[in-house]
Amino acid sequence: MRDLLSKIQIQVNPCTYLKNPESSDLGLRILTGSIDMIDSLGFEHFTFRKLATHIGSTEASVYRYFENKHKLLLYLSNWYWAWMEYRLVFGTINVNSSEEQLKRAIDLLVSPVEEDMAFTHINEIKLNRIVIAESAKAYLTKEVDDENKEGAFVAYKQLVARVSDIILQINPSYKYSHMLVSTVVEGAHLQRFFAEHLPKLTDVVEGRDAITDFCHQMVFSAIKAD
Amino acid sequence: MRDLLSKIQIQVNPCTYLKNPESSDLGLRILTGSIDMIDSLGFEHFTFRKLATHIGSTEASVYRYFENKHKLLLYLSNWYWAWMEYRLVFGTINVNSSEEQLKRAIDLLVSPVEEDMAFTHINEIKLNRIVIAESAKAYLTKEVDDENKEGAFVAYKQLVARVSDIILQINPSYKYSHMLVSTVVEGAHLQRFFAEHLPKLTDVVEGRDAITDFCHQMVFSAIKAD
DNA sequence: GATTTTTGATAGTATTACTATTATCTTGCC
DNA sequence: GGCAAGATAATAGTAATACTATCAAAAATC
Repeated sequence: MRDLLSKIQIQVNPCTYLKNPESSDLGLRILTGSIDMIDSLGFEHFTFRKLATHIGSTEASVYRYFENKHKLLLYLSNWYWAWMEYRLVFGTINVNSSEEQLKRAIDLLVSPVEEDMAFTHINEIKLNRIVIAESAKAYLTKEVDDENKEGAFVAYKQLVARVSDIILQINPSYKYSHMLVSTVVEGAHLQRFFAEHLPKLTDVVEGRDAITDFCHQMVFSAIKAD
Repeated sequence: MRDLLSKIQIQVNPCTYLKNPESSDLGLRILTGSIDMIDSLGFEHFTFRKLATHIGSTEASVYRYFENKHKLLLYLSNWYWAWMEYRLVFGTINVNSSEEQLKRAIDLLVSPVEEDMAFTHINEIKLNRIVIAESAKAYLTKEVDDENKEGAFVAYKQLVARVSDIILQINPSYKYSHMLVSTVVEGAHLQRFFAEHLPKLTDVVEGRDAITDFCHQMVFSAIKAD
């Protein structure tokens, strides 16, 4: 199993990079290093110069892989969503009931991430924090339409479509399946950020993970009420 | 009535500015001009130099009102949330049933904004677009904890608390009232952005406003299911 | 062993994000 | 009408950022 899985590579849309970072040692160091630094410095304070120094290379070399730091962020988000979809497929395979599939899908999408040993150059825990705190900046721009045309957000859209399909199997007449999924996914991220930095905007509850519980409840009550 | 309302001023937390922009002609031009330019250029491409040229002033003069463009964004978000709270108070006054109060609150928070003639220097329609596309960048930073301590987000927290209270009057045992409100408010913004730029992540429905409808349904089903 | 590709070293430009200084202009006040 | 205080404009300057260009060294490929 370990050997089989280690051959799986997450495919990221080429429109996000100039040269595939998975194709060389320097590329992999750029990925590992940028995840470390964006997580610790925040996207605004992260620069290619700092990254280059950190990984013992030069600014010009980093620019050969990514046009700019925004494209690098797009790459990382894309990787994350493609990884999530891969986990979703594995996590719902052989599960008969659509309700159970949806339960597992929500858990996967909103629960805290654990490290996945299959991808040594990506720290999934840090990447999850980056997605929570920075990934909205990847689409909240004036360039979003052009980048969308190039396919920069397909991984995300595909994942939302997949979960949306499960919802429609449970309740074919529910009109807002895509809205519900994207709201829950982004909402869960936001609540994790609020829980840590703006707790007045969320609810701290003892016991099992409140955010996951809230998301389950919200989704199932919404699709049943209809 | 018109005269009465025209005397009302939205109070913005002083931690966001160096000098109150409502206190001078130049300050008001900075507000009007920055709303125009952030809306049209996007926050990333907006600079104090461009703003100064646009309003016929100088960079140094703008810096006397705001420490940097990030603080200006905080000011604008703050103004928006304080304005929303003021509208919420007026919109739910003399409404007896809590259900009806909640209905009106949700409508106010998630429906498209119309211009409010009481504040001539603020274009509420543009400001709403800015809040949708840029306001998340005001808190998704490494400085959020420091700024929160200074009170940069009180207006938002207060509004969420107010709506949360209405929910608790309807169902006192609902555990996630703050989560639900902040998820719905931010979720609605996100869906408006998606509807325009990433429609695959949302659901386009004919007839009445789908996003408002979705939010109503989600909130009422969530608090009743409990 | 020659060739092609990749990387490193170095340098340079335009823009951004400020800060400082001084002159001018406005306003309130006597 | 004139004077003082404060606000604004004009100008200049610095440090950091976001790149681009060039060329040599190193590594991989054939």
